Amino acid sequence: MTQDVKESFGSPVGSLAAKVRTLAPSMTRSMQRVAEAVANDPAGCAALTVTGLAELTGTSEATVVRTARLLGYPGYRDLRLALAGLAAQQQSGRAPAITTDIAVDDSLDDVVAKLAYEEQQTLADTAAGLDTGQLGAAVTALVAARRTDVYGVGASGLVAQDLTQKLLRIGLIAHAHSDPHLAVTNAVQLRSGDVAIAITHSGTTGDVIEPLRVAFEHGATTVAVTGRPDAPVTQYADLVLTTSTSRETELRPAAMSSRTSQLLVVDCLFVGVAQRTYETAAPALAASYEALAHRHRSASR
Amino acid sequence: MTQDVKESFGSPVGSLAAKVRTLAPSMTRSMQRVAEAVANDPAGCAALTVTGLAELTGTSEATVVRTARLLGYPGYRDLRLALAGLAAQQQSGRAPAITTDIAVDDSLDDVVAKLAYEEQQTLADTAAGLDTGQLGAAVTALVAARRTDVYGVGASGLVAQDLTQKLLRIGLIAHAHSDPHLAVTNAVQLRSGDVAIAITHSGTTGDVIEPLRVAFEHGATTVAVTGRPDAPVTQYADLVLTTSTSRETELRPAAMSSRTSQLLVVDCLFVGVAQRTYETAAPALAASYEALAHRHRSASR
DNA sequence: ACCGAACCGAAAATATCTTTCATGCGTGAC
DNA sequence: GTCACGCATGAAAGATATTTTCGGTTCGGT
Repeated sequence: MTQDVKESFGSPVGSLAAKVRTLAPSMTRSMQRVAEAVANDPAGCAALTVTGLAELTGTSEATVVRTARLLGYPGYRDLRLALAGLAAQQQSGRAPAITTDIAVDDSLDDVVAKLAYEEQQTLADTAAGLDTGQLGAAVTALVAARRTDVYGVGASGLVAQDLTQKLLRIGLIAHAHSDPHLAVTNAVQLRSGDVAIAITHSGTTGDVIEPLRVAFEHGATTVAVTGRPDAPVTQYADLVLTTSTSRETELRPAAMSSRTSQLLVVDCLFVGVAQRTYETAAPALAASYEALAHRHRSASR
Repeated sequence: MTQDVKESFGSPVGSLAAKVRTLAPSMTRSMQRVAEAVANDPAGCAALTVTGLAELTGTSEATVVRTARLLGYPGYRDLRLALAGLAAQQQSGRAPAITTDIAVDDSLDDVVAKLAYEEQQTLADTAAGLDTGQLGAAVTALVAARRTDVYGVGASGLVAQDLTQKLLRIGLIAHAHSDPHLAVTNAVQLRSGDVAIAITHSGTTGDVIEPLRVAFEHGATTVAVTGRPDAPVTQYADLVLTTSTSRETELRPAAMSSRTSQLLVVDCLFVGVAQRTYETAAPALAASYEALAHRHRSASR
C-alpha cells in the first residue's frame, strides 16, 4: 500500500547527495551552485520557495527548476518534498558520521575504518541510484544472448573479467577484452541477440567506447556501466547502468570507489541472470565448485 | 478505516496520529475526514495537492487548509512538507528488515538491496577483524621491498591484479601471477627484502600456496590474505591478513563476499604504503593520471 | 416557525511554480 | 583578430497551487 512511496517522489530519497556528485560534472556553473546548496542543507532548502532558493544561490527561478529536473524530479515542488523527507531522515538517524578524508598521518586503524566506511557509503549510493528497469532489461538481454563481450581497461578491466568469470560459471558464453584492437575485431562478430557491455567510470575511455560502438552498429544489445550517465559512451548504449561517484581524494583515487560501485552492479547482473536461469545455473555453479575441489589441499583442523 | 495502523512506528508518526486524536473532538465532520486521511496515509497525502486531497476526502480546499491550520501548520503547504518527512522516516524505519538470503523469486529491487547490504556487512566485518599490527608490518615490508610478487587464481587473481596495478601506480615494482608455473619460477628469484603475497579465500589453493612456499624458503617476507587464519597457506606466511567469511548461499557464491573483503584489505595495504611513501607516491599518482588523459574523449556537455 | 451561529464550499485573490524568450557570454572556426 | 554559433542565464509571461473571502446551508435553540 505505502510501498510505492518512494516512487511518487521521483527517486529514492537517500541518494540525493550521491546524485548531485554524479551529475555535477554535467551541470552548468549556476546549476552546480544550486545543487550544492541543496546537498549541503536539505532541511534549509526545503523551507525555501523557488524564488527564495534562487536568491540564496544568486541565480534565477528558471535555473533552480532546471536543476531540479536534472536531479530527476518533475519540478521544484517535488524536489522540495524529497528534501523535506531527507531532512527528516537525517534528523532521526543519528549523526551522519562525517568522517574526514584520509590524511597522510592517519593511523592504520583510522585508514581501515575510513576506507571501510567510504566503501560502505559507495555501496549504499550505488544501490540507491541503480535503475532496476535498466538492470532488468540488461539481465533479460544477457539471458537471451548467444554470446556476451565485456570491455574494460585498467581497473575496469578487472571488473570486466570478474563479470565474465561469473557468467561463465553459470554456463553463459562471455569474454572480457582489455586489448582495444582485439575488442574491436571481436565486436565485429557480434550481431542482434548478442550483448556487449562497456565498463568505464569516466565514460570517456576511447578504448572502450570504440568496441561498444562497433557492437552497437552491428545490432548487438549494448550496455554501458559508467559513473557519468551523460558521457560519450552512453551514445552507443541501449542500456545504461549508473555507478556512483564519490569524492576523490589525494590518497584515495577515484578508481577505488568506482571499482566497488562497478562490482556491485556486476554482482547484481550476475544474480539477476542466475535467478532467471536457475534451472541451469544452480547445477553449473555446483559443478564448477566440484571441479575445483581437487585443486585445494585439505584444510587443517 | 483502520485508525491504529501506524501505531508501531516512532514518535514522529505517532505524534501526528496523537495530535489528530486529541484534536478530533474540536473538529468539524469534514475536517475529521481530512485529518483521518492524513493520519492513515501520510505518504499518499504528501503526493496530493490541496485540490487532490479535497476531492479524495470529498471536501473543499478551504477545509483542507483549515485542518492544516488546526494541526499547527501555517498552511497546507507546510503540512505537506511535514508529511513528506514523515513518510521518508517511516520508510527508512523499515529498511533494516533485509536479513533473509536472496531467493530465486526476489525482485531485482530486493536483489540490489540485499547484495548491497551483505557487502556492507562484509566490509564492516573485515574492518573489525583486521589485525592492524600485521597490516602495519606488511606495509613496512612492502615499502622496503625491492620487488613484490602477488599470487592469486580465479576471483582472487583479479584482486591480486588490482593490488599490483595500484602499487605500480605509486612507483613500486609489483607483479601478479595467476599461472602457477610462472609463479613458482618467479618465486625462485625472490630473496630477503622482497615480498610475496598470496591471496586465497579458502587458504587451501595449492596453486597459490606453492609459490608462497618457494618465496618463503628463499627468504622473502611472505603475506597471506585469507579467510581462514589456520589454513595451510599460513604455514608459509610471515604475516597473515584475515578476510571475513560470510555465509555462502546458493545464489551468492562465497567468491562474491570474499572478493569484497579481499579488496578492502588490498586497499588498506595500498593506502598504508602510499602514506609511508607520500613524497614519491603523490607525484606518481598525479603523473599516471596525466598520462591517461589523452586516452579519454572530451566529455560531452 | 424563526433566529443565530457555525460549517462548508465556490470562486476570487494571492502566492508559487513553470515556461518562454531575449540577452549576453564564451568558444571555436576562419 | 574577427565573426558566427551555441549555450547558459535570468526576466517576465503564463500556468498551477494555495489561501482568502464570502455567501449559502444546516442545525440547535427559542
